[in-house]
Amino acid sequence: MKKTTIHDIARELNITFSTVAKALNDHPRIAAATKEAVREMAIKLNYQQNKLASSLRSGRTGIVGVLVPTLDVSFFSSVVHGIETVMNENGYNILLYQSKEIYEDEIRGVDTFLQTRVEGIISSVALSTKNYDHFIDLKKRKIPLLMFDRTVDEIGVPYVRIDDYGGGFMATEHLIKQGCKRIVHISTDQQVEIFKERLRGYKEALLKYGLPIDESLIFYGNLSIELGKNCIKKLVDEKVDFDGVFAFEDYTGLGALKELKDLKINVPEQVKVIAFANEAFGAHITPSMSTVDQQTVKMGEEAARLFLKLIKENKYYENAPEQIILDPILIQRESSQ
Amino acid sequence: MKKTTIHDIARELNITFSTVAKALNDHPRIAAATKEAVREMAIKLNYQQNKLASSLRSGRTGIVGVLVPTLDVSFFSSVVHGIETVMNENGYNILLYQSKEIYEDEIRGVDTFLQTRVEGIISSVALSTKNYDHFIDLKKRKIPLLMFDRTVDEIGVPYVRIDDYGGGFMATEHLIKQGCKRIVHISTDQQVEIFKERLRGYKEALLKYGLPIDESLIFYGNLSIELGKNCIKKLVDEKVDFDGVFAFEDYTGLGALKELKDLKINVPEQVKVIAFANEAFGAHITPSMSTVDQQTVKMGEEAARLFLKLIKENKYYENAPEQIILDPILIQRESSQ
DNA sequence: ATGAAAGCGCTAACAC
DNA sequence: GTGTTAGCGCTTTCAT
Repeated sequence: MKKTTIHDIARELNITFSTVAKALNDHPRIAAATKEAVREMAIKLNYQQNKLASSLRSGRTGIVGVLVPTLDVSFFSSVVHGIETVMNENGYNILLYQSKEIYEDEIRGVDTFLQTRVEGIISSVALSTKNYDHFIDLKKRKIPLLMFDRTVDEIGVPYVRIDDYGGGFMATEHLIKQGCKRIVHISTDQQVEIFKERLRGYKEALLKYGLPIDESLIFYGNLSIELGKNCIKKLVDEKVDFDGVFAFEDYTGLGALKELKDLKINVPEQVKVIAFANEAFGAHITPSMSTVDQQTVKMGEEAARLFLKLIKENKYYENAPEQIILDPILIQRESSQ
Repeated sequence: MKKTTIHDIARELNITFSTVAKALNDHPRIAAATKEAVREMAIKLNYQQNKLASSLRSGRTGIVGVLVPTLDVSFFSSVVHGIETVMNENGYNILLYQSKEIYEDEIRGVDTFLQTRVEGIISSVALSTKNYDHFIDLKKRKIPLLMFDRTVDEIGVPYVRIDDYGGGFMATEHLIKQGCKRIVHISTDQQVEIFKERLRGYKEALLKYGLPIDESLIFYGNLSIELGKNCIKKLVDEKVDFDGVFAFEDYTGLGALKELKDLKINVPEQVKVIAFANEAFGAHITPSMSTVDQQTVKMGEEAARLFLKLIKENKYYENAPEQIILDPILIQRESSQ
């Protein structure tokens, strides 16, 4: 069963294939009756336009490559959800590639997109990537590239992320306003910009409210529930005085919360806790955990919208790269009130 | 800056483009030296093969369409993660489409895939879909279709899902073994096979252990936290006696848990609760919620592997549709112990 | 071992 | 309002 082409439709109707093509594309100079007949026959013959041929000829594929570390982290899948939704509304389709946080796979993804002739790429960079030539190369080839969340200034392309500094500041300020004087910050030793920014926000908030920056209250480890637990254990073991905890992300905050509960330290009465990310579980645990929301779906939607706006103007790289910084949202729950 | 083609490489090397094409495709009858020269020149000129042209000519795109209700639910994003991982390892790329649970969008997705000439489609059907002609049509066109999780027997294609009946049985049996005699089941009125199967498992378990099937203990509503709350409210309002709750999915189970807590009914002492899906929050709430794990990433990987196996044999629809039924895993937590 | 030539299914400029 | 024609950049068969 060969697939139906415009030639098949043309033969059935005794017209030429080029008339069929124009009719299907709603060309103005084709008679209404012809269009009608062509459309009917197209349906009758189960015609489906061959986008490969159309794209090859026209130079437009209507495909955008989305390159993310993994879909198995709700942050990324939510962003991709937002991207696909907006792109789809605007007639674009998404080719998906996961880098698995591996530099070489990221390069492979970019190459695949190039070969597929995507009209642009939306990406968040892998943690292991230190060299950005594959992204800079896209810019040289004039392929629109837009980054989100894990952005890299050196690449010099438009991007969308949240204000991690502001989020860190906001979280810390919230604890201070709730009366905390000795606030612990649990961070990470991974060299990722966004986590450093949260730390910077923490420090600035302390400064602004005249509280000392006490390095013995700042911890660095690997993102995990265990990290949160261990930090609390250590603080209590060493009889360090503290009345607030700002964890750099939710799982670490959860660990802190669990350990405090195990040690019968009341939250929020004795120690107030806030984290970062607004993962699904935070609203449902006891006590519910305060956090900072990253507007993940909106980040994807905004990324798609900015991308569409810029390619429509047809001068993607001609102006200084536009950047959207989304506001983090303070989510106040039981753990900090 | 026009893109480099095999003609450009041919011109530089004073050979014909057809030799270049063969060299790049590692054709056996091309001299090693020629291949080497062609490859060098390809790199020098930043050549990237145009897959549109290649696909148009060869009839192979190397693209598989993945059609899911949404990526904003961890179940689906995990499965897609598994699918992409295995497909990528085997040289295929993923075109992504979200149906948003809307029948019309599902049809649009299938049409898009058809036009893009995907080599097959992996899909989970939208809740609002009642007519499956768009899927059956794929079969008629001999486009490989593989379904996962929300499968429909009427379509008659290979699929991967978990044993929802077994999972429902397992969950109910667990409550019975924990001493429950009057077990509520909260289900849905949506006509989805997997949910009916969980209900069937519930009933069979009751039968096996000599417990009566009491229709006043079975509820039907729309998947939501509210559904769980309302059912508990109603049971208590009407003074119905019950000591166990098996919710058909985690959010409904969470609602039940919350309402029981609000009504000061102790879990698990007075009422034991188990749900289904193993969403991330279940392990971290208080009490932690027992549930049934669906092996989401594995489901995606198995779906991809089965798909690849079947298309390799080149007789996708010639045998009775192969089916893989994964085993559900009972996750015992505080809410049912 | 390389080249010549046809054609995948469409778009788009140009004729009539 | 419809038809003719020339490709888009490849794969693939056949010839040399």
